[in-house]
Amino acid sequence: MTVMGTARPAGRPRSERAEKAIVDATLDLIGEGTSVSELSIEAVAARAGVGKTTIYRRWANKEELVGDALATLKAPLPVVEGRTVREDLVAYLDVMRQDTLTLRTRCIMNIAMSEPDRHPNLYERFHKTAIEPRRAAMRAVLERGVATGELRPDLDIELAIGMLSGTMLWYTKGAAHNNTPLADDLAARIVDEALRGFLSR
Amino acid sequence: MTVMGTARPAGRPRSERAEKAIVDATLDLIGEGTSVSELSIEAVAARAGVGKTTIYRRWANKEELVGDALATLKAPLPVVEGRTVREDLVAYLDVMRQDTLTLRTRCIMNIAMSEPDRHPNLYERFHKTAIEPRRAAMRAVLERGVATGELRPDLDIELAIGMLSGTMLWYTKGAAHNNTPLADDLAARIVDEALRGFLSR
DNA sequence: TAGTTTCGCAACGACACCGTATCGTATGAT
DNA sequence: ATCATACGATACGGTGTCGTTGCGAAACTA
Repeated sequence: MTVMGTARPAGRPRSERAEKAIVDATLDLIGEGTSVSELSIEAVAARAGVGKTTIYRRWANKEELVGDALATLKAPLPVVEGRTVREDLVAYLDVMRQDTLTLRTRCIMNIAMSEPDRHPNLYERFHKTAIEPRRAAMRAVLERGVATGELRPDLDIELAIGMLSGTMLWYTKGAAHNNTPLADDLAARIVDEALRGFLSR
Repeated sequence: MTVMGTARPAGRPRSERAEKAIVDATLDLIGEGTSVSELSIEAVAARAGVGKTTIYRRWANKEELVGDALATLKAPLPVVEGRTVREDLVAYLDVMRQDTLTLRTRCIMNIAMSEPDRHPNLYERFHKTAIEPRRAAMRAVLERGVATGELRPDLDIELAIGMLSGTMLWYTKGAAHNNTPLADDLAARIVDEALRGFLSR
């Protein structure tokens, strides 16, 4: 009998250090451009300074490891509620822009873009936790704009989401190619250009 | 001495059949989702019904093979010159949409999107032959629109290109995920939505 | 016919991973 | 002290791909 209801299993407990090292190594490798298909357990173990056994003991397969690793990258998803729709949209799009600057969130992009049907479970899981919330947030802002009359009542909201996100995605891809970072005011310029079509006037 | 100035080298000539089979097999495999990194010469040879030797004799490495294979996919790039800018833009965007329906051109998308910095030469080559012409065509249409007064004189043309292409790209990606084909009128809807911001009045 | 080159095929040694097993050691509870 | 488990390290047999080589047959020139 143990004191706590959660009975600690006998024997040496699993190392938190090792677990974190494994997850970090996984994210590092993916962030460096290794695709999920190419990612090898051996490489993760070597990078993490860990025996392969320690990895196999915790994760049944590669997908679960990557899935858990990505889950640790919780999207902060800023809750902006500015005065105007324009401000909010710029804020969200600018998060998208800044994400491309950090290594960790670039991991997400790599996976999200490259292997949709190869690892469907993985993609599904990632989509639910990363894509959908952001999409919902943007949808809410647009719907609020329609409600307040700031935006056209007949605005195709899903299309609007696609236009804003897609444009930033386009620039993100272009920036990844020719190493020029995205302009600071890019989000504002996209939104402004788009709003001339979205605004009710 | 031979009769012709182009001296045919002695010995058995290289098989056109084999060459075509190799290129086709390469495109097939890539089209089925095999990334360039994963693409193995062995698999290409097997698929093509050809010995590995025959491949190594013609191409020094994988990148050149893939590069030549992609080069055979010459983008038709329809030369539309409709009456209105809207018609032309819809036409170009609709080509983009239809491309996602065919296997072969989906090869291009896969490569273009997934491995920009892993195979820089390959990406560069593809970008020049496939992306830039289309971008230039769309730029020409937009500039013509500005010249005729159909579009705002202060229109940011590069941004406009990004908005139109990016939006279609966004839908393309979404469609690749949940197998729903893109709506027939998608191109028109994107252009119409965008033009409300682009049109001078 | 003789000479040359390519053909498809099979085999080679080398390397990278796979997933598992077996070490001796370390870390905890009882 | 004893027991149970996890640790890192190493090695195993198996598979897949690499790029190369040797082979006999085929294709074409001179």
